Amino acid sequence: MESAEYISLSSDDDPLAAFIHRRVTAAQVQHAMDGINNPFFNRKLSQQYKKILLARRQLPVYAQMHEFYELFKRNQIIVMVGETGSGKTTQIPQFVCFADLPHKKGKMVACTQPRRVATMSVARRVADEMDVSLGKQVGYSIRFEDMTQPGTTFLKYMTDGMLLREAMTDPELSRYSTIILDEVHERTLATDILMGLLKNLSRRRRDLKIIIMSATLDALKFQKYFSTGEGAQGSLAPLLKVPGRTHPVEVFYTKEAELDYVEAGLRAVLMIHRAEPPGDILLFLTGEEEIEGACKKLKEEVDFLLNADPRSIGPLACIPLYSTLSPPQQQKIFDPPPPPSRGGPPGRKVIVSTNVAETSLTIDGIVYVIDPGYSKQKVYNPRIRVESLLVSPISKASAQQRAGRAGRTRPGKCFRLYTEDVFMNDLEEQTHPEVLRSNLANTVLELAKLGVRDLVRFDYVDAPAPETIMRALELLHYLGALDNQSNLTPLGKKMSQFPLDPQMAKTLIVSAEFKCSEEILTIVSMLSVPPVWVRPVTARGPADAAKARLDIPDGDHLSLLNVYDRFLEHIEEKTWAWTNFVSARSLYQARNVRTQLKAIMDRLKIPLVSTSSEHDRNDNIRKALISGYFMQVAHRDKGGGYLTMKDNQLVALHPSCGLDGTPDWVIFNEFVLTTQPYIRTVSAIEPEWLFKHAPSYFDLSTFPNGATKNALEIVEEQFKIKEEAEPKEQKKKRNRKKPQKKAAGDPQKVETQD
DNA sequence: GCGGATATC
Repeated sequence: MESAEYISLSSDDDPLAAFIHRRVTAAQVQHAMDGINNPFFNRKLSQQYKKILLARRQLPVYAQMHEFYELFKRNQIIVMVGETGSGKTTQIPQFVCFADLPHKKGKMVACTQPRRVATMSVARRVADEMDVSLGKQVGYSIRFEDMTQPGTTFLKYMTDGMLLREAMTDPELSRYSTIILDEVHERTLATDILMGLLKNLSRRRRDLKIIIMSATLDALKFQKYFSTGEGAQGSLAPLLKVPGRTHPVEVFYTKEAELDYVEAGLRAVLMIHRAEPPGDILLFLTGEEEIEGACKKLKEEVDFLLNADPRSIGPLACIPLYSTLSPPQQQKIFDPPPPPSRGGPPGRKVIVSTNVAETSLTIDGIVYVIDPGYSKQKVYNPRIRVESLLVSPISKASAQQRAGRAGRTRPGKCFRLYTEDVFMNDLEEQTHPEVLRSNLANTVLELAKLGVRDLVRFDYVDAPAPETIMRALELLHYLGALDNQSNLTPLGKKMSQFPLDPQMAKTLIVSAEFKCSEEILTIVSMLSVPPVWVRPVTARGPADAAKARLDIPDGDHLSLLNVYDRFLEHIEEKTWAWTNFVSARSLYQARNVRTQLKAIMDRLKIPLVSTSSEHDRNDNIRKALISGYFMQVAHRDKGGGYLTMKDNQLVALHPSCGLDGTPDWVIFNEFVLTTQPYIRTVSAIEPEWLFKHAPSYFDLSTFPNGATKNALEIVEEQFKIKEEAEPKEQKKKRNRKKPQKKAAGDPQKVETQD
């Protein structure tokens, strides 16, 4: 690239001079690609470009360039299906650039991806293919990293969440001439919401073209969703279908159902290792603990067999893979398989992985896939307002995706540990979209900011349960983000600026009034990153001891603040995080988030304040938390457990909780349902604070009768007496000083059915 | 006794 010489082009030399906006032909484009000069950039094309172009020509999507341009010319919205290896993600956006000529029109072409890593790597690849440097004509935009140059970048890869955020400031998405949504079959929350917005926007912006790209064959659903006219057959959005290019994978089923899928998976690994030709194995399990346990068992089994007879079996490297592993640990999946023991059978590598290996990470060299048919999936129960992770059967689409992992480099085999009958008749076609499995409080706030008036009747691809939306609206009303007409309040507008859950956003916004915005900013940042506490299977004792040293007795929120501050104190010491069993990666990430949130606070003129007394500080923090998390309070039950407010659900403190003893009243960040109902990240509170800082929620006439209500009634009585005793003058003064405080802490009520 | 995966101005 360095040796490429600059040339001066007169308009006659512009390879795209004869191109008519959105009227180009495949022949014209082919010709421009084959030229001497870069069609988009005043420079000669490099040798590397030509070499890559030869490879690009082999991609299945290339053979359909003509068909693509015909469809693109005639339609505003196109649905495209292309399996792995079709080249759609890298080629289609380039095709669009030749038609849209965004560099001449002052527009951009956007292509969204569900994941950051994929966004970066595909942008890099396409920059190479177009013979430009990344971040110039071709760039990407992900959180914390904007690799674009305004005025120069005309092809932008971005995460779906990023485009959704952009839509909040520019609902017309006016910078874009074409928007391509990729990997739509994954049905992430952001993709689903974007589909709704774009469908709507397509009616207002007739010049905006939209391409929906999906890997699986559920295209008809999207064709129907984006159909023009009123549901007549002829009005379906047109479909472009591109074949994939992978190697064949032979699929095997069990004859009978397996009782223990972990055990069956391990047997399958050993069976392959003994009987099948060389090639790596990928075994899908559901979680960290299961995976570590399986790896341990597998090693023991192989060691046992090798001890008995070293010639009976080759060495087997067992590598665990899940997202919370550090990058160097994840790198191990790319190590070569172990060499054969002296004169014995060849060695083999087996990767035991969660779903990361199904979508996010591709591992070359896998020849055998073992699919027990399960994964952990998020489930939301709006009735009890709990998101939980449940081991559930995967969908057919998922099973096919898993099988495909065996055929990336050569023909492979997939062993499904369930019967063909189960596959055909029991498995769902597609995994349920995230929008049906999530708490939508955040999404509803975003939609309100986007100007969607009727959230229940929003045109979802799949509409969530009305109760889920009601729960979200209820929370937002209580928080004061929405008024009685479900309009965004000024507070709600501020909240929507933060990339945070509504409770957290509210806490952060009001924290300045509690003189602890410095601290809440840190706590909120820590709650926005993966867990900081590291607890390796081999060092649980030392890890727990280290955590105990960092814990603050009053609550886990304060402990998070403490860890962050101690980390910054020792940031020069490279081993501090390691010796204290905390994740440096999470802490750096928290620092990043903190910087970003601080910038938003500055913009909203929310001051960063603190107080010098540690006692006051710890109280202030927990009072501020109540103004956001008043619905997440629990009271200690006679049996030793806790009962949640209003719902009266029996929960236990999560084992990771660092509270000193079992305080009567606690506030918690999350309710999780794993082996039993737990509350996690818990702090002790004084019950009078509830009446003081969330008075409208703690209107006891709305509480169901029971032990919790009785306990609250006693507290309320004492609170009233105390309030009465406070001199009237002083009270007035306080109210006058902070008039906004009441508005923030005393939200609107909403009609709900409990 | 203890976390699937992903994302965010």
